[in-house]
Amino acid sequence: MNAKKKMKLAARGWKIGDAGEFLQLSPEETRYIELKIALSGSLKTERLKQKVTQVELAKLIGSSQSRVAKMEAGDPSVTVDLLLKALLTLGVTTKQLSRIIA
Amino acid sequence: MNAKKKMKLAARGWKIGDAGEFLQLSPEETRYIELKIALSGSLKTERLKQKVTQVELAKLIGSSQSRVAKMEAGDPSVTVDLLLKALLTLGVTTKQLSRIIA
DNA sequence: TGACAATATGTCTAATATGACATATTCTTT
DNA sequence: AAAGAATATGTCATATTAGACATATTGTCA
Repeated sequence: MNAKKKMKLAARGWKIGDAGEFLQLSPEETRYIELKIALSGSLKTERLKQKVTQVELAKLIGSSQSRVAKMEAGDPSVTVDLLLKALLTLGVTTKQLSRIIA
Repeated sequence: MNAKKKMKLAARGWKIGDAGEFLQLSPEETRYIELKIALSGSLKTERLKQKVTQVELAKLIGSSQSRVAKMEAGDPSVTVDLLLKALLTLGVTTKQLSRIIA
């Protein structure tokens, strides 16, 4: 099983602590996935907080609804870069980002 | 001028504060580039701190010396994902990452 | 200075991420 | 329960990024 599939599983409600063990992730892989999940979770939280639909957010960042859905689902095909761009577009500050990651 | 070229310039010693104005970056673009530059700078700092060569780091992360050089140079072809993976491989903690970003 | 190590730059092509679209599923409201 | 809005999932072609290689440049030290 590769890192992507692991990410996919991890994103779907596995608790990372447990999953990391079960999926035999290396420490770096685990931290990287945790980080991505934290970012995608924050994206959804922030979007809902601002009462924006996925379609609207998609337009804001020049993307599509389906991709926004994937971002929030922690889909392996989504990069941290894209998550960051979306969060920044929603007005999240770097200070907030640092709290999300920590 | 696109965001990539801007990144390239910004990475080469332009002070972002000034460059952001001069290059007409949007606030999100500016923050995103700042973030990338912070990460690549930290990568170089951390690598040197650990007395590791680019060739050695490349081997550690399964990449090549030239790509490591580009990472540290803030080359636009380098993603945040890759920078994060390299930093995590060097043992940088998420807590440290959050300080880098803040 | 010369030789060698380290780093930088430019360019390939293979792998991966992207937006887009179609369609399925879930959520809300009546 | 039905209708419509919102979100999720699967797939594709195009664009972007990846490692790799060659080569140039810079740094170090005898």
